[in-house]
Amino acid sequence: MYTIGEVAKLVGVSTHTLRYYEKENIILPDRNEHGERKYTESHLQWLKFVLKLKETQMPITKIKEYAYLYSEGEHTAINRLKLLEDHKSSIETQLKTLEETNNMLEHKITSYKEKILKRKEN
Amino acid sequence: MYTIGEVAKLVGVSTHTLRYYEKENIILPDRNEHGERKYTESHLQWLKFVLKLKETQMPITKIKEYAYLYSEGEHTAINRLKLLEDHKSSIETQLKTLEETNNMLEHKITSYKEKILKRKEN
DNA sequence: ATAGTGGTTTGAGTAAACTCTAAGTCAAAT
DNA sequence: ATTTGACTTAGAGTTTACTCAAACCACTAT
Repeated sequence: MYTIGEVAKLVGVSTHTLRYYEKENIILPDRNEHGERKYTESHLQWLKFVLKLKETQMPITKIKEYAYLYSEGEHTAINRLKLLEDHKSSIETQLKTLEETNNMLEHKITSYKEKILKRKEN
Repeated sequence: MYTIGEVAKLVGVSTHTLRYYEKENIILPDRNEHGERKYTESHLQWLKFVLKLKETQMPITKIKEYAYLYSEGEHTAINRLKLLEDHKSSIETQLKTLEETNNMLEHKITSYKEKILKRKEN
């Protein structure tokens, strides 16, 4: 069981963000006798998954949608599958763009280096 | 020479966005006798480059910085090189995250499919 | 000649995702 | 006993990157 501060440190987000995610029904930790948030190992796993989705540009609204479907139980599995498949295809698009741009930068960088070298030769 | 509307269509952004980029000194087209913006082929190339940077998560402030350096001439080449190298390394980080997440989704998706299949067998 | 289309400006408004503030509770340490 | 530090809440404020509104101008088509 982790406090909000521990979780924040562990995953690298602020406590503000964790409370915000809770307000948005993305992650709903338990509470102790003082009303303080308590995150279990499985909350932590879920949070890490959420952060991966976020890092790969899934908007919070979509993440909320997925969280909602999950909370609704087994019969939403098809919807969740669809959502993940859509995101996977978005990731593949992003991979293409990044690879293209990476190549472009590779070229630009080499030509910049040549230009600077030639300038130094004078 | 392209009008703002033509450029917008060609690259897939709104005219609003193009005017916004101009206000931010990212792309400064010519003007005709009526004060209307005229984009040359090289403005278009620059814009496409800018959009690639944006699609690969470079923030507008960094893009502005690059545009500013470019406008300052040859002696800023080293700074531009540095900026592009930094961005390239950001792209490589993104590629890693995307690939990892893609694999994770691959697994999740197959297990969802199995789960749904098994349910249908009943 | 008037309606439509596409351009202009300044400045305000919006959406997303936090991020911070104020005012408070609680438990441990000095 | 009081300070410190970590937690609580509701609600306001911020940043980024647009996006829209209002009021205007110029050309074309009916």
